[in-house]
Amino acid sequence: MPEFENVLENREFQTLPSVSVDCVIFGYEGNLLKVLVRREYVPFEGNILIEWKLPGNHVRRNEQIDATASRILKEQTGLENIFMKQFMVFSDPDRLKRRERDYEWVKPRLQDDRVLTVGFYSLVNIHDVDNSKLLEEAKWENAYEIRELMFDHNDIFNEALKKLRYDLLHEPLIFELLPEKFTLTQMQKVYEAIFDTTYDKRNFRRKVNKMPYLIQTDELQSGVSHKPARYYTFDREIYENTRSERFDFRM
Amino acid sequence: MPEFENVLENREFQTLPSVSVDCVIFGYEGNLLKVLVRREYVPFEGNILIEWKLPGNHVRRNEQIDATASRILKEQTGLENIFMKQFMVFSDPDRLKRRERDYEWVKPRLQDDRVLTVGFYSLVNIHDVDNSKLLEEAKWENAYEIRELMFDHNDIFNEALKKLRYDLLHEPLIFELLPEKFTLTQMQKVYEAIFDTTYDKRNFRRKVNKMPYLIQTDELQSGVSHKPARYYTFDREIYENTRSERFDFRM
DNA sequence: ATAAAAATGTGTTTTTTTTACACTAAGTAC
DNA sequence: GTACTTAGTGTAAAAAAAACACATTTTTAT
Repeated sequence: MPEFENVLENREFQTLPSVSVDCVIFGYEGNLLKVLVRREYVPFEGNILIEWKLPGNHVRRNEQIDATASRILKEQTGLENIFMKQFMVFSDPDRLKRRERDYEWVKPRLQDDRVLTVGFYSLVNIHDVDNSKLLEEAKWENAYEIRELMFDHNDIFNEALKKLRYDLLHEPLIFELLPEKFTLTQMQKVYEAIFDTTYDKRNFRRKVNKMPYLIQTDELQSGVSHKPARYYTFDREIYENTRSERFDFRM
Repeated sequence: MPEFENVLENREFQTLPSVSVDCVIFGYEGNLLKVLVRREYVPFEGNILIEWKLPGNHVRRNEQIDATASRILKEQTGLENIFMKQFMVFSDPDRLKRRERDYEWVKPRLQDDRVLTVGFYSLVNIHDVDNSKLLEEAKWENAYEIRELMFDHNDIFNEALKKLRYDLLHEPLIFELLPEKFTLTQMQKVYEAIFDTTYDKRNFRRKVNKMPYLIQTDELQSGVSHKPARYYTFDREIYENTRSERFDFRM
């Protein structure tokens, strides 16, 4: 039962009293958008209730907030150096108000001195996850069929998704979920998963071909039992230099 | 010289060590979009430098983040119950990196233990502002002719403007800057100010008339020395009920 | 060798949306 | 009653988005 750990005496592991981080870890696998949730065992009236929540933790003293988020991601998935982004800050008093009747029994624990939560989202290609490193208590859940989570974690997820979609229209985040070399069909599938829709292949290609930083390579797929697709890459340098031209890729 | 205040001993006024709020307060007046900036007196090598920045402050212990933003707005303008929205979170270490050469002399003060800034924007009809309550150090600046601000505050402003424009296309924020009853021309002027452009009157009207929650009243302007315009109102209830139909009023 | 299967890659037509454009109406001031 | 000022309205042209189908290239099975 992590999350109930006592504050360690080693100063290194002391937490900032007031700040915690919750992570919405988006995963992509099999053309589906997923989110990582984890089991929580909650003692209540002599029983142990099983609840689900977003992974989160306290910020440790002398730890950068981003480092907390990275630490959580690594604990949950084993992954490092993954794109993560702060998307919102929540005051806990507010959040408790929203659902306090449901969770009166946890209130005392939450209210002690924790007053702030920073929400992060991250983008993970589930193929990169070594499943043996995935925590026993963690589970990938289909992003559009999420069970009810503790507290206001469903709201937090929805905010994260909104922000992810916004950012995707303004920054080249899509490439965080694609391998170094990718086909346009792979790219399309990722967009479709995140926006929960489908696109016409020809119209999609017409649109993304306007991105000057999307580079066609000479390489073709191999080992596939059909016509091999061409590989493309993302050229970050071109992106940085054409930034001012302001592509808003409304999908 | 506020902002240099020592932490008061009264617990109520203690600040959270690590969190501050910066506010981009958009104002609308005379068909122009403005932003509130404030003077800052910075001691440097025995002199006092005058710099300009966005209003901001620390989050106090036991204060919700939104309350901090509201407090800043009230301090600066005297206004309460104004729409405010969180639009961004940033880590200070990151921000310092961006401009540390410019501000090496402030670094020690900033670096102590402040690690997080939350950006809010708000929308204020300047006619509602009692100018006597506006702080001496505050100034409405034309949004498209902003002077250079301290640190990365120009970047923050640009992010706020981008988010404001985006939100305006997805939510009925426009009505925050309009009186209870308004004419379509008034409405058009607000859009024009925020998007820094002009629209054709007929095309504009065709577009906004698609909003089912924009209600024509029987009332006409009076006391104007020309053909009186019709008043319209915003029906929030209709908006809530037709929300699912997803109007994206791209202007 | 040939046929079947599977996904790639490409252009045109239709529909929808956006833009451009100009005059009459209603009131006030003189 | 004439001049001034802003309100209010429709249509045509251009641009953008959406809908749509088939030939190509590779592997696999026979």
